[in-house]
Amino acid sequence: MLDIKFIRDHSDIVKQAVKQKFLTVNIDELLRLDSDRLKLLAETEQSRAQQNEANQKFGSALPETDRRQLLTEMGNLKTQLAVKEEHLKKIMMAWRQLMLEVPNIPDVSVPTGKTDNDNQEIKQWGTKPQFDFNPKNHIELMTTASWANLERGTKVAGFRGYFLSGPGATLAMSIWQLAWQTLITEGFTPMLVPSLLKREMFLGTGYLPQGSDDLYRTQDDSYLAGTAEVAAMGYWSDEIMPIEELPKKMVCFSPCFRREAGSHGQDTRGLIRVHEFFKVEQVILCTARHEESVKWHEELLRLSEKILQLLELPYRVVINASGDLGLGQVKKYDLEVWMPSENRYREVNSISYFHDFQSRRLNIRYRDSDGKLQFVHSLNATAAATPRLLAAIVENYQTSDGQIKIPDVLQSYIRK
RNA sequence: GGAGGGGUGGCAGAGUGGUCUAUUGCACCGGUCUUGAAAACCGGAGUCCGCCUUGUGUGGACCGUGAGUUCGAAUCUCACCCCCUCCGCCA
Repeated sequence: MLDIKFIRDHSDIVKQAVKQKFLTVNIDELLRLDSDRLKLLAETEQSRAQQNEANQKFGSALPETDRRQLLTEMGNLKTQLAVKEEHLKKIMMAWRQLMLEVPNIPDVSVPTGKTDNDNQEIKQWGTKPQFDFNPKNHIELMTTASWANLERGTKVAGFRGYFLSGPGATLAMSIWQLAWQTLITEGFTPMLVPSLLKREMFLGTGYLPQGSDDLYRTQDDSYLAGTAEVAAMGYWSDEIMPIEELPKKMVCFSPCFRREAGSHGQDTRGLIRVHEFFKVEQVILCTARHEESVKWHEELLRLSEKILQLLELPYRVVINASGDLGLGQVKKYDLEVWMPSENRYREVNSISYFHDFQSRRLNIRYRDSDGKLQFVHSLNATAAATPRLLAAIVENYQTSDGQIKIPDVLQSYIRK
C-alpha cells in the first residue's frame, strides 16, 4: 500500500507505475473517491462534534422543556448523520479496495517490459559443464536411480505430485542445511514458520486481493502460503519494533504451496514446477531509507549467489522487467541456474525489496531517533528451494554412465 | 466437539447507559529538593485521520473486530476472532 498523500501529490508517478507493471488501476477514480471521502468525513465529524456537545448538556441538570427540545434536535441530527455515514461507508469500501490495488513504484534501474523475456542479464557466473555425451534431464536421471518417483507422486497427490526417496530425499535435506547454516553464520535468526495463514497476512504482503487464483484456500477461509515470507512478515504485524532489532535478518524454512493456475501447460513433468515444495527464505526488515533497502538488497543478492557458488552451479543474474514485478516490489533480481538438458537457464531464486509497501499494510513500525513512528522497509530472497534446485544439481553433476556426483559442499551433510 | 471465564493505554487493573477529558498503581519523561543519585513532592505524556490562521492550534476516531439498540455505548443486544480453565477426542 502506498501513502494516499503520496498518491495525491504524485499521481503522475503512480499512473506511470501502473503502466510499467501492465496493470489496470484507475488512479483518477481513486483520487475522485478520495476527495469525496474527505468531504464526507469532514461533514460527519462536524455532526459528531454537535452530538458530543449535546451529550455534555444531557450530563448536566437541564430543565424538562429544554431537555425535550434537545431530544428532538438530536433525533433529527441522528437521521442526517445516519445518511452521511452510510454514504461514507460505501465510499470507504470502494476506496480501500482501490488502495489495495495500487502498485509500488519500480526503481529507475528496472527495465520496462511486459514479461520475463524483457529481463536484463547483468552477470554470468561459473562454467557450464561440457559433456561428451547427451546430457539427460533430471526426470530420467532421478527416476532411474530411484531418487524420485513421479508415478507414485501423481497416484497419491495428483497432478504435479512427486516423491523423493533415498539419496534424492537426503540430498534435498542437505541443501536446506547448507542454506540454513550459511545464513545463521551470516547473523540471520533461524525460524520455522507456519504455512497455513490468515487472509489478512496475504493482503498485508501483497499476495491478495489479486493473487487468489494462485493460492489454496481452506474451508475455514485460511490460505496456504506460497512462501515463508508471508508468515515472517506477519510475525511483526501491528507491532512497534525496538530500533535495536533493526536490521532484523530472518532465515525461515517452510513448505510452500502454489496452485500454478496460470501455467497448466508449462513444465508438466518433473520437479521444476510443483504444487508443494520446501524453501529456505531470507527476510530482512530495516530502517526506512532507500539507501538501506538498496544496501540490503545487494547483500541478499550476494548471499543467494554464495549458496549457488558453494554448490558450484553455473548461473546468471537478471534484473526483472517491470511487468514481471509483483504488486509491491520495487526491484527484483532473479538467479537462474543453468539446466544442461534444456540448454537454458531456469529461475531458482528471486530477491526483492518493497520499501514500506508491505509494512504499511501490515502496520510494522519502529520509533526513529526523533521519536517519530516510521514504517520499516522489507526485503526477501530465496536461499534454497527444493526440489527445483535439486533438479539443477542432478543435471549439472551427471556423469556419462548416468551416475550423479554429490557436490563437495554437501558431502559433510550426507552419511555416505 | 462440550462447559465455564476473559480481552480496557507500555504493563497491571478499576469502570454495568450521560458528571469519562477512562479511576488508580507500576514503568517512562520533565521539574523541585540534592554535591550527585535515591526517596518524596509537583507536573507531563498514546495512536490514527481531517482542517486551517502550522499552533503550547482545532475537530473527529480508537476500551478484541464488526453490526445493532439509544438523543447518547467501554458499559446493553447479536455475530465473529483470540486467550485462559476444565472435559472429550487426537498426534
